[in-house]
Amino acid sequence: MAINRDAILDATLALAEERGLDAVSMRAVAARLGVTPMALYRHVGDKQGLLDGVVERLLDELPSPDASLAPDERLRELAGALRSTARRHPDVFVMLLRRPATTPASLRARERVYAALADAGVPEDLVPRVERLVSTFMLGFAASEAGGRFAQHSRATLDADLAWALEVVRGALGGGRRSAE
Amino acid sequence: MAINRDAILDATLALAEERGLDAVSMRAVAARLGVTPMALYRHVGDKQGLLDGVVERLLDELPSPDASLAPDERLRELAGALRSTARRHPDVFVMLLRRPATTPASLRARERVYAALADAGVPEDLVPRVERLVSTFMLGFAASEAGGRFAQHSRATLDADLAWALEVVRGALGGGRRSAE
DNA sequence: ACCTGAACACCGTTCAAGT
DNA sequence: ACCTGAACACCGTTCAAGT
Repeated sequence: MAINRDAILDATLALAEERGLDAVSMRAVAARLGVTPMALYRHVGDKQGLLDGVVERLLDELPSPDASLAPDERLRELAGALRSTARRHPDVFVMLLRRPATTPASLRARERVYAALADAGVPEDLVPRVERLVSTFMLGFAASEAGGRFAQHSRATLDADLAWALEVVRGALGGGRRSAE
Repeated sequence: MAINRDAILDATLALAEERGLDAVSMRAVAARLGVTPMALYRHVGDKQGLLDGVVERLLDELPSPDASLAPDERLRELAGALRSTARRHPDVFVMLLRRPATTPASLRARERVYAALADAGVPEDLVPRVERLVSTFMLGFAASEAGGRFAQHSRATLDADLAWALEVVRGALGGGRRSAE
């Protein structure tokens, strides 16, 4: 059987999407690939390594918004992508909150936010802090929505929540801009 | 052996604190109580029920800030309590994002935030929305900090992040107040 | 280099039985 | 009402062996 790390991560994501993260076992992933469980270990280390790889995949599937769009528009696109990723993989998604934001895919995603914030006029020395707070909020929001914490609220309510949050941030940043005029 | 739901949840939390959530199994909890695994089922339903009970416990251990304190102070106290709870139970904590915020303990915690926001002058019809956004941010922040997402940042940096976030919220809300003056 | 077979020490849960 | 014993269908992982 021809297997490699990429094929293993593909199979894992497909399995998680079809039957949930609880159904993801070394044995089930191996069976899906027509291989014995032990064949996976060479490629992903162990089960934790498999899950780390899957989380990294999720981050790498986030879009790279067109640089010609307005900064607000780019942030909204990233936020929307995060929400739909969370909905597709609710259990994998929360793992994002459980590992250092220093992996390659994590850095790539962060750079996009940095660029949008800088273009929006956030002073250079504040960009990392604002990124941490905005990303933390969005991860919490997307995880909550996909995880069912907001189950009793309509999609419209949550969309309005998010729009309000963007206004608050814009207000805080716009304030910084105005002070430079 | 005399066992009941409370004793089971106590044993589970102690086990999670000592050896991590991965060490929490029906069998391990039962062994700690000197009982067979099957004895637990009558009291907690199944493993999911056990975990639900533990999450509820965490929420119920949050403090009830003194109503005589300034609203800001009360929110800071709740935020601090959330952070230390997350640090003590990082894996249990993320489960908060995975279940509806409609359990009794969840409602009790929410009422405290409602009261603080109302006392801070947030218009009544905005209180639920602001609570959702503030709580979502705090859950995401505490989970990230405890889960290691901010591993490369110092405690001082994170404290400053949080203080900045509070300023942003105060700015947005203070704005609402000022417009009524 | 890469995959397999057999084995070890675990899981959650059901079901019938005991007291 | 509450706990037990035995059993079923699973886990992750190691290790020696095969090609």
